Amino acid sequence: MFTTRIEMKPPYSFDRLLRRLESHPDDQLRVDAENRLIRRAFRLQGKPELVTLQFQGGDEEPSIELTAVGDLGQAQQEELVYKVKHMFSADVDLQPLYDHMNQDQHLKPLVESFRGLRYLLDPDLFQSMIRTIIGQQLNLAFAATLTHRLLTLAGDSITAEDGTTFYVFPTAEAIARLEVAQLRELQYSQRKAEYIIDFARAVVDGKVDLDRLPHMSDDEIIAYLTPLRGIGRWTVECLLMFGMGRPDLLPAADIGLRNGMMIMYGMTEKPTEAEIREIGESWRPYRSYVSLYMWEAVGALKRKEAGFMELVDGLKGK
DNA sequence: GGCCAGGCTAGCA
DNA sequence: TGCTAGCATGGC
Repeated sequence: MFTTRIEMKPPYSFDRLLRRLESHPDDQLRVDAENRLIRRAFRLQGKPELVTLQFQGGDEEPSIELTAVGDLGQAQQEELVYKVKHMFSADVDLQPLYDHMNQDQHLKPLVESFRGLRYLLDPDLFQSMIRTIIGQQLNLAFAATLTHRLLTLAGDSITAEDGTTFYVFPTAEAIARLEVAQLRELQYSQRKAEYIIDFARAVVDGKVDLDRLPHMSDDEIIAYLTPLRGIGRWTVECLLMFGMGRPDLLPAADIGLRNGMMIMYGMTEKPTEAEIREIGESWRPYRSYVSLYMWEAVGALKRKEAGFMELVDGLKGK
């Protein structure tokens, strides 16, 4: 057993994270809201390990108590701490973002509604890319279904004492070994199946080296990956945001972002890509986080969240 | 039943 | 360079 505590920069809202998970289901997580717990399997030095994360201290003094059931070696412990910090954006300082947003009448309500909301990142880049490709053009619920099926087909699993089975995301090697027909059976489209398997094979062959990405700029990464079939600008932007936590991306082609801007800017129809880029200029250098809060506006509206509904009605009047 | 989902490619002008 | 049909299925 291995236990440690991870201090997080305040504010961090566990409740906001849970609400976001309602509309963005993550099959690899098991949430116990009452006890402020998340359980998840991590692949550490290649081996699946079961981990419990307990959120403590409230929004303004947040920390995570992390417990791994198995006996972890030194390298596994370090990898786990790194991954959890990265995944929960533990070191991100939201205050400069909020100072910026509070000066903008369209953005200020988002700070009031969603204070403490952070990105929940993918723990590794390969997983992030595959999940993003799956998410292209599909509603989030169906994308989650397809991801679940891929996990059970090719992922490794570990079973907890209470009988719950946890899946870790398939390795590139495991997906590279699949045939298109196997994914077609899971209701993947022909093209999506090809994109995913081709990408995994490129990683295994070394044609794509994901370890290089942390040393590259956003634009360099976009130029490096978009030549691959099935990987367009939006997909790399999502990788940069949800896989790497890069702070200033604006996925202007994103339908959710367009919907969010329509709400917060009181528009009667969806903004065009050009309009998004123009408005997005005023969000620099925090465009990734403002985008996250725009997406959450869409989520809160769908959930008919009390408080937010009235706020949106107020925006329409302006 | 029709339209839209946190897009992308191929094919055509 | 710019535009569009087609993709697979679910949810409203």
